[in-house]
Amino acid sequence: MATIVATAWDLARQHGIGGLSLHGLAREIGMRQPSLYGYFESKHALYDAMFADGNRQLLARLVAVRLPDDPRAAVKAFMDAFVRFALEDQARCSLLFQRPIPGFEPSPESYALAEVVLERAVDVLRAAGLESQGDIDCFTAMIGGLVDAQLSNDPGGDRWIRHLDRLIDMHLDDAERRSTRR
Amino acid sequence: MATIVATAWDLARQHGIGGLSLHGLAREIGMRQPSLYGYFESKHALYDAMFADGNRQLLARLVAVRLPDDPRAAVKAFMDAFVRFALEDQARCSLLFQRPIPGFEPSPESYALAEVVLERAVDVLRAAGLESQGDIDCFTAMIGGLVDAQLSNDPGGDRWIRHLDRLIDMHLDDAERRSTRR
DNA sequence: GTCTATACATCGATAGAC
DNA sequence: GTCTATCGATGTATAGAC
Repeated sequence: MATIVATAWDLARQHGIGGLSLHGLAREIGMRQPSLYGYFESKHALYDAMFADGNRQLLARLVAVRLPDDPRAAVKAFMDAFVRFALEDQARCSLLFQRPIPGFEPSPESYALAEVVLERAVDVLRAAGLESQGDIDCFTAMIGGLVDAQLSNDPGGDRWIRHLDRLIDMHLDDAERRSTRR
Repeated sequence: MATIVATAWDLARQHGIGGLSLHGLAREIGMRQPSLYGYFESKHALYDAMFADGNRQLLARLVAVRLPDDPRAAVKAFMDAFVRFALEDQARCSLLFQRPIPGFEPSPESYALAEVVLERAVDVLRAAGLESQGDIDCFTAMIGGLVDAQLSNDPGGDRWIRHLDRLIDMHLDDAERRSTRR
């Protein structure tokens, strides 16, 4: 079961998350394709298991980060871990953070894991002075844009992602300025 | 020919850019599927025609923008037009600004249109003080992230995109500060 | 649990008549 | 140019034997 999901990630890395096929997956494991239905009642159920698994991987990575006491340094450490995780695996990144499979929506149980991740991020951001929903939306959009540009245009490189700390400072400074102005 | 491409956009809007099929397209036009090969030698050639068409639409929109003399106001006007165009049509947006079709790369002739668009944007940004490649990369990543978050999480709304002007100011202020510091 | 066999659908592409 | 007919591949899913 865990082997199946791990092998599915392997294939998704090779052929893209949308190019994953049950025939290919079964072949890779040494099974016949119908046998997979003993583990997952549909292909979407497999995607759901992968979605949950990916979020568990991410969560494990994030809780392992030692957060500095300084809130701004904590944001940088947290986001560095997040971005590193996102850049590692384009297929995993798209399944977790986009809707690449038409018709697939994660189940409530799996989505709950994604919400835990988001809550942790919001905690760290709030502690650093990003308080309003608008501030947080701007910040998450920037992180997403940076990761997306990096993966799309320079996978494996650092042309975009090297500006991560600079942009974090820019956002936090801006939020500070806006709050003291009131 | 123009009708075919226009109809293809219609279908892409309905079923996603990846869900576009030649059978469905021919049916919609009132043709049989093999007849399309009289116009396009392959499905990729159709995507290429759509890519070129979309960039021509965008270019037409951008040259119609009256740019204020103030460089910062010009950036805002230009980006407002760009973002408005991007948000209008998710399928068009993904074909023009991402790689949603495995194996499809625009032809050099079509890609040249995309480069014209990019050059215009860079001109406007440079005039407003974004000079280094890093400044411009940060800016484009932010715009992309904003559009992406808007389309993915709140299509038709303005939760993310309403911060466009604020983020433009933030970036331009930051670049100004960095350049005067030297 | 895993297998064989198969149903059923969709797809892009080609051959060849008109 | 457009058609009919068809190929060949790929895909998910199910039935039923072992």
